Amino acid sequence: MKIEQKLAQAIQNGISVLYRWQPATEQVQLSKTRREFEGHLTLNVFPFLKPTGVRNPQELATALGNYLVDNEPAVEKYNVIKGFLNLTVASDAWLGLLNSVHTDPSYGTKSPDENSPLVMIEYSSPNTNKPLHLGHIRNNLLGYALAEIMTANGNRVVKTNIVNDRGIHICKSMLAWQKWGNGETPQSSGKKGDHLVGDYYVAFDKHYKAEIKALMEGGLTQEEAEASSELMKEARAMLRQWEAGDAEIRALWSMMNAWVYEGFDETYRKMGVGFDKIYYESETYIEGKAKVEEGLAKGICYQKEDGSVWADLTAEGLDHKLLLRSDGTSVYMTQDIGTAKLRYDDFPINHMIYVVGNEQNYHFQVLSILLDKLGFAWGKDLVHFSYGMVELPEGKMKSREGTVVDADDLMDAMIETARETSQELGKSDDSEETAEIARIVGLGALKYFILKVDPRKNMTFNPKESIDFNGNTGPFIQYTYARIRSVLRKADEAGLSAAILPKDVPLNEKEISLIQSLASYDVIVRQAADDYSPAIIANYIYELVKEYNQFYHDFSILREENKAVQSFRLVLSANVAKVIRSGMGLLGIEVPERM
RNA sequence: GCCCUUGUAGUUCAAUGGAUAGAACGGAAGUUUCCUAAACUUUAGAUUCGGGUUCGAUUCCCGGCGAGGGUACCA
Repeated sequence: MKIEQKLAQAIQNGISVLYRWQPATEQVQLSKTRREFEGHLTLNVFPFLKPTGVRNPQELATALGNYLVDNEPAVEKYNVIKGFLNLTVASDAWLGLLNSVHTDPSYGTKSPDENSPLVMIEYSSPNTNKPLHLGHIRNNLLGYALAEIMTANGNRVVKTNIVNDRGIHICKSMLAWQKWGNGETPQSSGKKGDHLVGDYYVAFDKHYKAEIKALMEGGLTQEEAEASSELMKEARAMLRQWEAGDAEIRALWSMMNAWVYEGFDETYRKMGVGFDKIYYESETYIEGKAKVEEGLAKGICYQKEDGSVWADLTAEGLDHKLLLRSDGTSVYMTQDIGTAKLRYDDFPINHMIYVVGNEQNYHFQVLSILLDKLGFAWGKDLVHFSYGMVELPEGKMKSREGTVVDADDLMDAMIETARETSQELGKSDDSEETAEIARIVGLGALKYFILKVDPRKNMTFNPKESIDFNGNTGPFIQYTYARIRSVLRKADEAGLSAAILPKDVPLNEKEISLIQSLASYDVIVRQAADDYSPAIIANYIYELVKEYNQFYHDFSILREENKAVQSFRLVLSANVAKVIRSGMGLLGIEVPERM
């Protein structure tokens, strides 16, 4: 049993014996004692004052402290400051705690089995008309980390992606390529497929803007100009041809999308994310239409005179929501309903999590209600993992204004910076290992930078100030890991074991504090899942590492003469490394053996 | 207009209603005959404003101000 639990029980008993009233488990607030006070665990006794009728918190804390010292062997001594009871826990209790961490190779994580709940996580969800950018990076990293965290908590996870591969925006790229492409391909130009297609999307916009400007100079209002744009008319015509299944247009569509997918795959591979099942909107939107028709028949939706189909959500405090346009074509919501149906057919889903930006909060509120009405068991409880936007110092990224931060460029730049940093420190050579370390460290810096922030909050990224490699960063953590591994290698060479934990070792406060931190990893992993927050793990690992670095600086391991202390420190270090590796793994961040 | 989110050092981020609001970067000053100095130590510096609830509020409630997002035929 963990020390906290044991103490909490003893505290409950103590209060009950002393005051004939027993607090509930959740009323026992035990926390790590702050650095400036003596002790390891602190109990806040304020909540007990009213129920016990004791006026003076110090009096209650002192009485309870005495009781614990007399009745709970793990409590060595105590002190009271204001309403806080600081408890000092005996060394052998700490050693026992470290041993329970040490003897569990997969400490902190649970393995799912065939009876575990099935959780589907949708993330990434790109459009096929442009390459992935910084916003997608946050989405991908959060989605992947969340999948790892859910798995570590004993869920069966299916990672999924819905690719928006059809629609007017795709037609814009296709039209531009047809008009101005001269048959350019990724092979002929050497461009990555998604970037090539993205360039034509930008080209469309450029020509379109020029056309509008010319029309407005000719005396039209902006609205009139947009309505009479030939380019836009052609794009719309292309979309109709696509929907009608025109062979030539479909072939062009397939070809260009294939280029994009090849590019995406490369980006995903570099980022280290992946999917178990990919859905395409071109395959799901038809299902959505069918489902809406079904809803129409059941009276869940209604049709207006112009033929458009709506859902009345005023009873839920929302508005009326469009589900099919007057021309019968589907909208975003329709497609998401269709995708939900296919997924439900494919998997026995218990929980569905959508990793989508917070600008779509309203959409998912509506989707949840609609899916529920349409009879999806998990519709009501679907989770919209709503994360904040990544903003640049000058505001939101706008792809049309060229202020996007490209995902491939950013990853490459990070890896390059890692290589340069390593060179400046005189650590790099031309070996493959050096290149691999640069990759791990560069991506680690990027991933940690994004994941350490509370996902719900908007965050700022300044491309001019490159991401740090010192301080609260991925490389800081990776470096500590590499240093521990180096010590363990040397210990191994010297014939020292990091496997056996000795008994009766005197412990210093830094060591106790480290054990205490290690022991809370399993709680952190659970909390990260409950709160849907990889940031909780990131911040935990950082604190652990900071503490370890202080220990490493203040005490010797290999040079320690007391053999029992030396073995203990090796075991402690090995377990810190184990937890770093595990925690970083949950964030999708690799750790190097040396750097 | 209406709805949602948000406001913490110069900057980027922390803080289950609990002790003197923590870090990092940047600023100032230090630590290497010693297991990897991508480290460690010291130092200056912050809760948008006004009320309320509470023994106790960055946290919960009300109001003002600021920022972002959404708002029925874009996704």
